[in-house]
This record gives sequence, C-alpha cells and structure tokens, in this order.
Amino acid sequence: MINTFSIQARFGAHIKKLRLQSGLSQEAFADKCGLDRTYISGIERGVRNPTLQVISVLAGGLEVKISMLFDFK
Amino acid sequence: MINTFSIQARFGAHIKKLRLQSGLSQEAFADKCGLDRTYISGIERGVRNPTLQVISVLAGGLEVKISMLFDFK
DNA sequence: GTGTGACTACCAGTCCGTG
DNA sequence: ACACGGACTGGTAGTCACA
Repeated sequence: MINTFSIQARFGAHIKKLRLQSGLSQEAFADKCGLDRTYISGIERGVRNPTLQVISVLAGGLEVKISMLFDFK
Repeated sequence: MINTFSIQARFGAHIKKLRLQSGLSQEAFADKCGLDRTYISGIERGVRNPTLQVISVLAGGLEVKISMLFDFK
C-alpha cells in the first residue's frame, strides 16, 4: 500500500482543531459521534486509521461537510 | 456507529466519475495507486469501506486534493 | 475492462483500566 | 479532561479464480 504517512497525524491534528473550535471535549465529541472516547483520542494523536464511515460520522459530529475535514494540505 | 448510509456508494460514484474524467481504466488507476484492480472495483460500487490511508492514496492516483474527493454532498 | 464471491492476515473499533 | 495500555470481536486490506 505504501503510504503517505503522516496523513493520519495531519488529519488528527485538524480534527482536534475543529473540535476545540466547537468547544467540545473529547468525551462530548465521542458521545455526539457515537464513538468510543479512547478511539477519538487515538485519531487525534494520529495513531488510528479511521474508515470512510467513521470520517463521515466525525464530520456529522462536528457539523461540517466532510471536505472541510481535509482543508489542510 | 450506526451507519451513515450510502456514504460509500456516493463516494464510490464520485471516484468513478473522477477516474473517467482522467481517462483511466480501473486497471490503469489501480496500477497508479498501487492497489488491486478488484479493490478499486469494490470501492466504486460502494461495497468497500476504505480507510483514511487508502483514501489518501486514491487522491494521489487521481492527482487531486483529498477534499476534492468529497466535493459531492 | 469490469463485477463478484471467497479467502487469510491484520487492523478498526470497543471496553476495561491506569496515571 | 486527556494520554495511554491490554484484550477482545468484527470488519477491512489485499488478492485470487471465474464469469
């Protein structure tokens, strides 16, 4: 697959930024998304590789379009 | 997690559209991405739930920004 | 050139906990 | 409120033969 490494790290950092802008804690955000709190933590730290469905859910939880989650790069 | 519906189908359709606009066959596209042809097929048909890393590779193969892969919706 | 079912190894995602 | 760990289950990555 040979990847494009820090995509997870950059994605996670961006998610964190958007979450903080929404004034949500990781826990509140996780609840809103219906995901596990530790999983959100992992995503933001760049150690998780979320699927399309999860990315979609994250966008929903942040109340933004998916494309906005990729407004870095 | 409760599924946010046909996000996969819509994503796949959009990938297909972008691929055709690039004049690539599934095979050529798969080669360019370093992925299997049948895997691309699955994504375009909406039966696969690709991860962030795969999505990143797809964007690279199409030579577009990731956010452009979500320009639907 | 593409759709599809089946397959194994590995990871996505959950749940328990700690500091 | 968050980082980080271990253990677990189901789903995804990646590939094949065949239509």
